[in-house]
Amino acid sequence: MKTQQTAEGAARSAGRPRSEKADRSIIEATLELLGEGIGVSELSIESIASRAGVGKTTIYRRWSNKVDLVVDALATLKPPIPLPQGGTVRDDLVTYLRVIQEEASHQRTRCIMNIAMSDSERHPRLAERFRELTVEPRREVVAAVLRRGIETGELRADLDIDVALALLSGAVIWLTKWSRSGDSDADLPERIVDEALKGFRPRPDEP
Amino acid sequence: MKTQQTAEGAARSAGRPRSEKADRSIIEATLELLGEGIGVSELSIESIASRAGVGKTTIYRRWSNKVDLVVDALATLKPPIPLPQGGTVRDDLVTYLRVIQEEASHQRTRCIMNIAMSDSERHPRLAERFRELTVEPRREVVAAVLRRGIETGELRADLDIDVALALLSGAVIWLTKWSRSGDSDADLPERIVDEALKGFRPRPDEP
Amino acid sequence: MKTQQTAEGAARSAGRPRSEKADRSIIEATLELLGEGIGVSELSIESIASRAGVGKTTIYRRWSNKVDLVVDALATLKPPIPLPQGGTVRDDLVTYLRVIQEEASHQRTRCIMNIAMSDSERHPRLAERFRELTVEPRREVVAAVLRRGIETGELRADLDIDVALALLSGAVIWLTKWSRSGDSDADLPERIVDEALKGFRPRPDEP
Amino acid sequence: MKTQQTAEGAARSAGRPRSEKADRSIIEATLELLGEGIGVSELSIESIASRAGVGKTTIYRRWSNKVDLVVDALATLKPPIPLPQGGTVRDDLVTYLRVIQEEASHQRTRCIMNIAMSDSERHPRLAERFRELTVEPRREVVAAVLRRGIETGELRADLDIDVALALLSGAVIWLTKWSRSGDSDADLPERIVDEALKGFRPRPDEP
DNA sequence: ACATAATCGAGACGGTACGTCCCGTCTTGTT
DNA sequence: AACAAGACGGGACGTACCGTCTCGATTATGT
Repeated sequence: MKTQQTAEGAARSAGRPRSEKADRSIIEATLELLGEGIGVSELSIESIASRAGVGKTTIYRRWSNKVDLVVDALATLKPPIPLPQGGTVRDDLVTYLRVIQEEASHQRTRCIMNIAMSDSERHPRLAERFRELTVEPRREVVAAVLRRGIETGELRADLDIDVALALLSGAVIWLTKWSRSGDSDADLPERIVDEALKGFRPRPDEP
Repeated sequence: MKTQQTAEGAARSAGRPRSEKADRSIIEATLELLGEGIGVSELSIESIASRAGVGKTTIYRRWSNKVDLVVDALATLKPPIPLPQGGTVRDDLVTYLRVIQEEASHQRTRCIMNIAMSDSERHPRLAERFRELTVEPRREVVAAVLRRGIETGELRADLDIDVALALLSGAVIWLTKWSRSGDSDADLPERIVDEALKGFRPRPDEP
Repeated sequence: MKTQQTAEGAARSAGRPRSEKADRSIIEATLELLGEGIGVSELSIESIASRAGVGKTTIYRRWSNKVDLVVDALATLKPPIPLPQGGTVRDDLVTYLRVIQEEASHQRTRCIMNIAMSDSERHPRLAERFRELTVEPRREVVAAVLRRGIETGELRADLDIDVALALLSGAVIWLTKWSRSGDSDADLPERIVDEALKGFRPRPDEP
Repeated sequence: MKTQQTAEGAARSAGRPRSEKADRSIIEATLELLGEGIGVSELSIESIASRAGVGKTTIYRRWSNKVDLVVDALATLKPPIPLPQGGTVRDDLVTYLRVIQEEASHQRTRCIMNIAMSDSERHPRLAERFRELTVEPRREVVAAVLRRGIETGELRADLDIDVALALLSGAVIWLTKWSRSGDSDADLPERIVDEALKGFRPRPDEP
């Protein structure tokens, strides 16, 4: 994603090579600032340079614009294992939602989530990257759980996996963001999964 | 929300009263700019003043703060009838989701939704206002539909209304934002409602 | 000089008459501010209004611009007895220069002199007024002294009165403003008058 | 006089050095504007920046203060050789006064003279600088002429040089500013010098 | 070893927007 | 009417960053 990066395999050109230390400290400074709640718009190159102990030129030489830098910075974040599984479909889903919920309670993660959510409309590449790095891997994990559930007969054979996924993931985001009371969050994953599994309509066999 | 606004019922203060025309043109200019995809951070008071044909002072006299202005501007937006109802629970929910989906396809609405979503973490008052003006009214409408469904026996008696609501609303947002393909959006409301109503698990009576 | 003043002799028009108290307090506030060293450019109508306890409108209704007001304000200043005479020409001139010198040592007079000197190029009407009110009367006094000196034979019959006047008055201003040392100012009037009377060239009869 | 100027002999500070071209164009723009009759108070930093094709920052980086800038700008003005001499005392003085008179007829010089005269009370540093750059050098020239006159016997041995100087210089300023008629200016230098040399009193040997 | 050359930190450059102050005009209700 | 109060559109203030551009100093490589 570095727009002006020297080609990897090319013969090392003459002159002083770029400092990897600078690379790292720039990325780290960027993540720190984002993690402190500073949005992409408020994030200034000058503040990054100052925090990283680096000249502005050193940043602009590597990234032609701020969003590119943010994209690269987010890319270095390893999705911190959102995928434990192996039990019943219900247990796997609850575990998964609990991971998401737990992430959202961390300052840094929440800020970065927020950036991904918020600045994505105005910076399509950011959205694309975020989808690629975070959304898709997680979607795949849950989709696998759901597919396994269908195979084992735990779930309906004609379940619309995309929609099921949206119901689960959307609900977490929605409740995290707009829940009326912050209190009953403890068993939220269970409640969501149970409602989703059962459906809204009464079942004749469950009085 | 105007920070320096004269109390409503108080005796008219001395001097020339503030121009309501200026009020309106400032709000309108703000909404126009937001509707053109300019984010809260990029939104400059000077551009608002210029577009509204107004001095900067006239804005600062009313709002001490850009966010306050945006909050007031959003407050003037009437939620454009999100509440059709009367048929079966399924029909009402589908209609409701369709309204939301339709809104999201309009440039202006989408920009403003985006602002509400994105800048809310950094500007709590914005979030609060958005919840109050948009989220809560809609939540109430859907909650009413669900309660009626429970009464008529269309829905389970022990349905967790908050969670049900989150499942439905969250799914729409999620799919609008992260859907892999933009193509199959046409029958999205039906698919979501049906999956939610049926639940993920197979029903013995529906082979 | 009041540009929008109602004609003196005209039938008193209807409505509330202009407050003479306001007139006075505006003029007084103006002179106070000028006397405090505020120049015409720095002098703001707002500060005058505030100091006079008057609305800005009340000032603009009387004077269409700031210079007009200053002109009128200066016009109310009576030249404080610049004309003592009766003795020898030398004594009269020394007395006169001493008055000028004494004036220049007063804060308020010096500020106003300064205004007259400084802003006159940029505001011709101010210069004109100052000449009319201050320069000409004084010139006339000194000219009278000089003419009397010629008559009595104390001065040369072919003395160029304009130039003589310029030499005397100019010297005072020059020395007040640019004198290298502020110390020997006590007998300045005598020194100036004596040099001017004697001329620079040696006299055969005064060895 | 530049408030934040790097010490001359000091080691070159880090970073890009200040542009001398910017220095020059700022000074030149300032002088142009002053020469067009704009006073120090009316002179806006923004207009200087715009005319000089320079950012406001570039001005503020060099001068913390408008007056400091004007002082430096005036300092670049070389007094355009006011000192021709060699003939009789009378000829030298007439020539000198003629130079001053001629200067006063030029738009730019008159404006700048005016600034020096007018804003000097309010801006002491401006007065000081003007005295140092313009008044003193000229005073010295005339003083030299007078001293030579005393040596050659053309002038009285006990002539008060300071006062003589004030009489001559003051008279020019006075007449330039307050002369009743602008017509008879042509032989003004001669008239002033002759009156000053002869003195006001009649000489027994000149009937 | 040493010239070549790309990089480094630093900071000046022309700009844009900030939020404040005051301009001279205008619009209220009161006198 | 004239008054005080004060809002109006506008323009300049001095500051903070923007993204670009020079500087002298540093650090590799290819003779």
